[in-house]
Amino acid sequence: MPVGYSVAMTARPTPDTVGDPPDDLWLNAEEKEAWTGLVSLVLLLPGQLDAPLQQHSGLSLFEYLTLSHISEAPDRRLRMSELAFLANGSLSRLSNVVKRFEQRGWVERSPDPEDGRYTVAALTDAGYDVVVDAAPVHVRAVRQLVLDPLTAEDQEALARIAAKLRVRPADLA
Amino acid sequence: MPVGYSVAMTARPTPDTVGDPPDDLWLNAEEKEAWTGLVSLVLLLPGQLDAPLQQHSGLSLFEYLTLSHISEAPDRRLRMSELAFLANGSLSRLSNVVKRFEQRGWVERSPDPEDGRYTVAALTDAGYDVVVDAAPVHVRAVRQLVLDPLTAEDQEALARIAAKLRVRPADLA
DNA sequence: ACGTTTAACTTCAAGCATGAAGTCATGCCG
DNA sequence: CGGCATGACTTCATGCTTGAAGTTAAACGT
Repeated sequence: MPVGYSVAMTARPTPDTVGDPPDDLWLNAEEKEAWTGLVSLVLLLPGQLDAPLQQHSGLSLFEYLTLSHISEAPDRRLRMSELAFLANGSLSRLSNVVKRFEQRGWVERSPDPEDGRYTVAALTDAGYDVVVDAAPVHVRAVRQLVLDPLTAEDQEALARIAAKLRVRPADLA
Repeated sequence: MPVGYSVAMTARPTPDTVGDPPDDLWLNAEEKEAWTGLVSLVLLLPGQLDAPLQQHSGLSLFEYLTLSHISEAPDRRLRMSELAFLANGSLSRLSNVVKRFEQRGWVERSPDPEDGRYTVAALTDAGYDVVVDAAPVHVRAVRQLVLDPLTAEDQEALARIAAKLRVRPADLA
């Protein structure tokens, strides 16, 4: 068994054949850089973004997004399925979160009068106060961690890249 | 109380004052686009990247990265702290993962002979087989979900942006 | 030598996410 | 009409992550 190297996305086991054929099984240097960068974003940022909210308001990022999106909706009410889409979560995840919010008196759920299959989540005044209190903390964190380190071109590129990669789940269940 | 709108990172409550002063409390259109894009990446991609690995090998992305990084290290051994850094996880998270791997016979832990404070994780042959089996599935997913939708310029920009945003935790605990 | 500090883990309890299965309201088709 | 299919949730068991507290080894200062 050869001395250990090379399972994954690094140089290939066989070091340097002449005239590299494009190889679908491994990533080249540029691809690897993009991938490792994305991985560290995806694995490290959530915690960084959660922390300030968690400390100040006891909210996770996803919980904050949930409250925030309801607060921005007309009449501060939103169907669960629309909310799940906006907050980038599954219906199951959202349902659990909203249940906890309801127990804290921040949100109330009721069947949609126009179609009983939908559930409408409505923000209470207490819930509104929570978002208003948390918003500045959140915005500050977003600026410090994300926006400030990037140039305008970076921000534009980020939006473009995210749009290309965004794969909305076919089923939100 | 005014009709509900505007808590968070959207247009400001007061619609259009003339000659916008730069406002630190809210995000403008470009900033918001970059931010919402990043959020959906960060919230949706992990699940998308986990799925193929989970289905084929019962591994999460983080678990795969763990095994993969050990397999690429000299002699297929790595200190826990280095591994945690490479895999973008906390030492606590890694410790739990490696414990499970050890129970499955994929990894063995031992104190570093050169400095007893370190723990060295070594990949077994069985563990090596697992990575070798999972790698093609993983690479295929990375290509389909991330690399293929992006141009070379996009990939370059992504690597640059990730480097700017990467905030390695000061303490990995 | 010896206590103190630092740092690398490890452990465990609490809380959250996931995904499969169940419930229920509508729409649809015969 | 009546049953079936669809889609929007809701629930719950399982497993994982988190963070605080504990353990141990080396370095450091006296």
